[in-house]
Amino acid sequence: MDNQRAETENKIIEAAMKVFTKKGYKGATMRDIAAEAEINLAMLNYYFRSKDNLFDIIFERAFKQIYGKLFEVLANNSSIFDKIRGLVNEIIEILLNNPELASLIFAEVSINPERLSDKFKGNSEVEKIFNRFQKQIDKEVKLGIMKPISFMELYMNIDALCVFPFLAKPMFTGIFNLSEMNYGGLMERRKSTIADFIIAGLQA
Amino acid sequence: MDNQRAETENKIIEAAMKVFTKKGYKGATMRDIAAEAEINLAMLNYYFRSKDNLFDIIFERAFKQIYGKLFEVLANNSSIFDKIRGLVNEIIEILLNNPELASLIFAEVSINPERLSDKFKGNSEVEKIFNRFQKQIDKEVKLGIMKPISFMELYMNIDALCVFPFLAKPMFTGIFNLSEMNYGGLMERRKSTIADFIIAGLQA
DNA sequence: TCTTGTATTAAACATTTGTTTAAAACAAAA
DNA sequence: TTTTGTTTTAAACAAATGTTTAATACAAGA
Repeated sequence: MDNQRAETENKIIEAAMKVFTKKGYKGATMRDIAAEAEINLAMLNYYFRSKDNLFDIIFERAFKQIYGKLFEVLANNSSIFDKIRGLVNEIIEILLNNPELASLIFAEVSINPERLSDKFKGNSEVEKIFNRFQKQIDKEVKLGIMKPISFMELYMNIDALCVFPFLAKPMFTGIFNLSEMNYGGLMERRKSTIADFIIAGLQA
Repeated sequence: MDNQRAETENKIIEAAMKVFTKKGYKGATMRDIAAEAEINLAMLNYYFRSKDNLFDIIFERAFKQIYGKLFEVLANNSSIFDKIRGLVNEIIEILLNNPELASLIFAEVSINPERLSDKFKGNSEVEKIFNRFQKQIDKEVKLGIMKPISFMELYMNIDALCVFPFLAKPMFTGIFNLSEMNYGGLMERRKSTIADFIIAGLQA
């Protein structure tokens, strides 16, 4: 059946996701992945041609998972402050369910930047969404509701406050000796504190 | 001379720093480092015993470079808001001079968390500094000068806003197609905007 | 100059790793 | 049952990589 094929593919994808996020691209071996998937080594190349190709697919998935929802929020019709709340909520929610996603993307992008920038270059859809948001900001600035800021910097700040704690989890749990559980709760609470914090900083 | 020995050591350290930050621990090879240092491969083991040991030394250096100055700022006698400005300034200044430092530490810590947490565990000096800062916060909260916040979350926010843009540089330059030069200028400006932003968010 | 300890080199070694191969197992169609 | 195409397996291969070795060059002290 074709069902069988899909099932094996999934097993491999899941295993690869696990191993790549844990060890990085270079650190992960095809044998690690095969073992994790409980599958013969040669099957990996049979199903996915090469390690690089397999990683590309994993990366693409992670990427879509994160950015898909974000673009939705950015594109809808609510107020800026609501969009900020929406972005913060989505980012943290996604990362709470998939804490390794951030590391996977960052570790790889810092070594191989093209892997990501290719996904944005020449994407006019994205550009349109950004411009629209910037105009929305400018309007509220003129109305005296918020301080002036570029969309880029605002987005940078949101991303920083939401994503960084996940990237830095090993650091912070080490420095402040928190347990795994506490960290989840902390991030859950931060959904609102971060949004409040940003909005407070923006209020004119 | 002993001078000669130190010189070779330095050549190796510099080369290792360069290669490790660029390719990560696993991605960097001893042959890469030897080539970068323009030195025979076997010299690396002769001088530094093993790849792992060499990395440890590089990591230790990077770590001290970042945290040394930060602890200074945290330990001095200025007001909270001044300390925040001080921290932001120091972090960004260090990373502007050494943009790869952040990636080096984060990439490695996420794969090998013990490497970092070992440096904090049982360090009562650090704990003292943290507690002192927390008390300073609590006092200002009681005086109605600032909103209540834990030192940990405040530190997390500062770190996030300062460090994240360096980690995410490949992402942001890709997404918003900025040049290398622009990015430096942006971060230079952020020294004050970040501090203002944080303080605005904290003001009661 | 001879000796002795250190620095440097080219080559080799043992493992690891991504990938391929050739044979076997399996399933479905004829 | 035989055939045909697909999936799975164990083994092998070639390249890369951390480390060691054994020989040589070098510098300083006797």
